[in-house]
Amino acid sequence: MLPDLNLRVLPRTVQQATVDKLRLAIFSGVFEPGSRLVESQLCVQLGISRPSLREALRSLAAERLIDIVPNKGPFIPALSWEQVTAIYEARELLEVEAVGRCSQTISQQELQALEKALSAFEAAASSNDALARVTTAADFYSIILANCGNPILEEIHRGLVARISLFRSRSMSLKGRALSSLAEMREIYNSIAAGDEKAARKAARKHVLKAMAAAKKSMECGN
Amino acid sequence: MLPDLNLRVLPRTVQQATVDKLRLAIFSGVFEPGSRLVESQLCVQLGISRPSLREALRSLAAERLIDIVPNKGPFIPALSWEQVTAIYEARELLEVEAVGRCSQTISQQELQALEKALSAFEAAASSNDALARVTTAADFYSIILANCGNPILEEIHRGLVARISLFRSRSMSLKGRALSSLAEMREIYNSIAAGDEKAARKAARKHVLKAMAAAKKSMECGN
DNA sequence: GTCAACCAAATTGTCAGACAATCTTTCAAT
DNA sequence: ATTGAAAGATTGTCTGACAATTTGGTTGAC
Repeated sequence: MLPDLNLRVLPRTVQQATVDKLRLAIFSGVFEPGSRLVESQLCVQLGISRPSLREALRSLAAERLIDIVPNKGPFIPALSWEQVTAIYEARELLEVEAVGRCSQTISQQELQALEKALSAFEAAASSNDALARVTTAADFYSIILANCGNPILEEIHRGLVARISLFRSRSMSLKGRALSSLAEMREIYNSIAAGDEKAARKAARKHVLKAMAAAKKSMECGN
Repeated sequence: MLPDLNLRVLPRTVQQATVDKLRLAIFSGVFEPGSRLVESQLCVQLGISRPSLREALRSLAAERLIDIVPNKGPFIPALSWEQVTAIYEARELLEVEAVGRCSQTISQQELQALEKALSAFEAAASSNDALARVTTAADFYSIILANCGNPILEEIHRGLVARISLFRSRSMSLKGRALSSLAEMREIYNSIAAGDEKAARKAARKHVLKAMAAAKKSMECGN
């Protein structure tokens, strides 16, 4: 009998779990941009000790998900529009490249997974679940980046998208943006499925630029 | 009288100083790739406490300059050639874009600084100082990346170059590579000075590809 | 009433020490 | 030689402490 079979390869430490929790909290907008994170409060809320928390915070700071100012402590960065633009531009550069490569190298099996992810986003786009829209869209990109043949591009892209997650969820809530996004993603998918690299790159570029425009719009209105 | 005027904006903490020290040590090849870093030893060597050290290590791990395996601890990653290739490819993508942008936006003053950096590398290329070659070359790129109009590209590029610093210094010690590199960099500089974006991108791509080839060569020989 | 200086509370930076969990190595037994 | 177990080393985590710095409010002078 195997009462407690555990195939977990890497044991999860408290600090890792904390990083994941905090990252998710930041994604979800639990913390107001610009607001300070008080160590002692977080310790209690997370049920961990201050050293463990501080280690987790250093990780997040290195990921640029939080800023730490000496003697003032960590806080959620309030990105300026210029910074957001710079991130979107970098994302464009990476994503266009990844989509282009992906169109040439993706396997049939992964292509089916991509189609499935597109369907999932389609369902979410029609719903009112803002979180589902963002996560299903993220799954779609994730498959593309995982099949571009370069794990570094994937890694960097994930980091960039993480930093603008709030803008993405806000802009995705913009009226009509989800459906527009769906059309653009379908275009990307079709180009990849057809193995048309040039069209795929073009579609990817268009998609990011439109996403950036939507983010700008949502930023001007909401704030 | 102002006996102790201090214009330092951000106070340096032990943690920050430790990250910088360790980063530099990793750059310099003080630690063998694949070797483990023992916390208690580093504490003594650096003269700091274990919590402070661990915070610094978490930062470095997030930068991917070290790996931390749960219950085994931190160690210097031994990059495979595939990983190095992936990093060089990502570097190519970013650097070509940055050089292209830079050629269109750089100011006269910064252009002079770039020329000066090129001269510095020229001097280093003829010398036997391997470290000087790497640092002066890094200064050259640094100016380009700082003037590409997108701080995110700069940030990502710095991170990538840091991860392959050992390969760069090794390949830069290859016979003839420094002079070849100088020629390529001069071509980049001339294209930027001429404001010729297309030529600048082409030269930048060529340079990275040659650097990658040199890195591969040095990897096969030396190891 | 406004502004400055100053004091007190809150928060961070850093350290020391401790202990359990886990990994590594050594050594003995089969 | 392979296996197994015990001993040592190392990491993961917590508690507690204290100095340095920031923050906020109070007091006092003008």
